[in-house]
Amino acid sequence: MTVRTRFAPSPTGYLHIGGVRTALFNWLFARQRGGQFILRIDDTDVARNVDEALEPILSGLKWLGIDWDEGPGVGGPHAPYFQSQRADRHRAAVDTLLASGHAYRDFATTAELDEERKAAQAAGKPFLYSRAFAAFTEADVARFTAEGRQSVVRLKMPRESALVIDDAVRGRVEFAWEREQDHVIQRADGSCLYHLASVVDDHDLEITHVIRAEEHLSNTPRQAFIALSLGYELPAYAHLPLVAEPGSRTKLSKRKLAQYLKNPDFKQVAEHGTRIAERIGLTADAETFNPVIVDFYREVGYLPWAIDNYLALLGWSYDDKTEFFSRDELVSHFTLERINSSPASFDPKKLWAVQDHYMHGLSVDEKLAFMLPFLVKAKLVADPVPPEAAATVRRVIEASGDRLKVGGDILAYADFFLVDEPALDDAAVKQRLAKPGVRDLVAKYAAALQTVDPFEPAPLEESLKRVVEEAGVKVGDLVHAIRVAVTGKTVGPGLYDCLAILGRNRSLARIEKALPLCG
RNA sequence: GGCCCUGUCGUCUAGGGGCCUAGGACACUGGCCUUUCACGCCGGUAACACGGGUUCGAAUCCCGUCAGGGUCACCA
Repeated sequence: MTVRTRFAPSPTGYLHIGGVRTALFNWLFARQRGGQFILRIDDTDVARNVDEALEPILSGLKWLGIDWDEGPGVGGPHAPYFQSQRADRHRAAVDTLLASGHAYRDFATTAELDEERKAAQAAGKPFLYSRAFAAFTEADVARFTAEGRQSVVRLKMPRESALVIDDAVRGRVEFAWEREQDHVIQRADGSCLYHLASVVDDHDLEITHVIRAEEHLSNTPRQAFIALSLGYELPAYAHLPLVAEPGSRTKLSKRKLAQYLKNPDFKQVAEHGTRIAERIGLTADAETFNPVIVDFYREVGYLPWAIDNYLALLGWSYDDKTEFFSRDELVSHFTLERINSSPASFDPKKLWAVQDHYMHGLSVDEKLAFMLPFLVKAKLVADPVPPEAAATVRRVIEASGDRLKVGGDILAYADFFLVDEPALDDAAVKQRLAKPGVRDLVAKYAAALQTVDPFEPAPLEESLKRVVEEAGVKVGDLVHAIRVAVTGKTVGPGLYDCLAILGRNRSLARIEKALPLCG
């Protein structure tokens, strides 16, 4: 049997980090088993702007390398892959259920239902609909209709015995049927509800394994009932542990951003990203740009595989040591059996560390290709990129080493090479330049710089050390001052690299300009 | 509240009766390296929720308690 899994997002306008984890696990399992991964859009009820709301989801998945065998953009033998376009299949299923007595038309009003619910609550009993307004015969229908009532279709759930499922993650789970409500599957206007649609679509698309988040575990009985009543074979279920808030076990949600920002790690990652976004002219609205949403990472310059690798470890592990996997390794190692069953909280710092690891592995040329677009977006280099600019950036990347953690970091490390007059950080000036004796020292090194040849790191270091020695001060005293004079900041690549990249003339010009600020 | 799920360092996890004085990673932290920052290297702090069983032996099995979470829509 060919394994077929699916990810069925609804077009909400953004791709949630928890959703990606679910998509990834479905994808990994399908790939591992040589099966198919299907993308279906559950757009029931979201009528407007589907295209617009879908785009971030599709592009996000593509960016992460989660490719689908059937679905939007690629089509497939079971088209359409939009739930809203399969409404006739859903209605047909409802009719079948009605005909077989597994569902009934219900004419109760909301008020009447509420009353029953309240009564049950008052009596301290779990609510179970009395079916007082259920129409089981044509006569019932005629009578209720005559009263001016409208009907919905409800499931006629069993009221004895139990459903047992063998969940791939949780093992045996049992649900007493009598605890299940007679859920509505079709509205008065004839449109169908999610659970019905989902079960019918999964069957039509020949989905063999339903891998989804734990929040759906309690929905399983009603879905199983629909499937069984329709004569379908039940898919295998795997309910993944929830992706929880940082440092908590509560489900991660986009809505509670303000709260997450109180977490120092989360805040740090969010602010770092926002800084980059601002420089590339992105409107960093927290609603659409934050560490819970995948686009955040793409814009800031994370590597897609770093996200995948990190997310794979959220609820799954291979052994007691291995943390980094190539794409092929992950695919071949992935099994449902090794999925954990307890919630896993999202740790942006750990993601950061994984990102650091993969960035580390990139060659200078790969980094250059990856980072140049950020400089273009920030208008620090022209488009198309002039060869000299690319050469400069290449040297900056080389000199920056492991300091560049995400693509957008190039902005902070390359800007002072690319602008004519870098802004001088006030605090840096105060700390490193405005001290007594600095001016004299800096002037001496400037003089030495006139004759350093070649103007490369090693000779530059030699001459600086000579100046320092003659003056009888510490190396740091001069280095820090020159760094601020030349770059405007206290942090950056090695100073001698900075000077060499800048060249003699620009270095001297900047030092001269900074001289009046020295103490 | 009913039903269901879950409980190992702050976090992700390994472990599934003796290999556990509980291992790895992130974070934190001490030190080294060093012109800043980062990297790297060496070290440290830190966990089996609790209580009963079963057993020669329990983090591992059973029961209970407690705690956390999910879900209970004419949302998906």
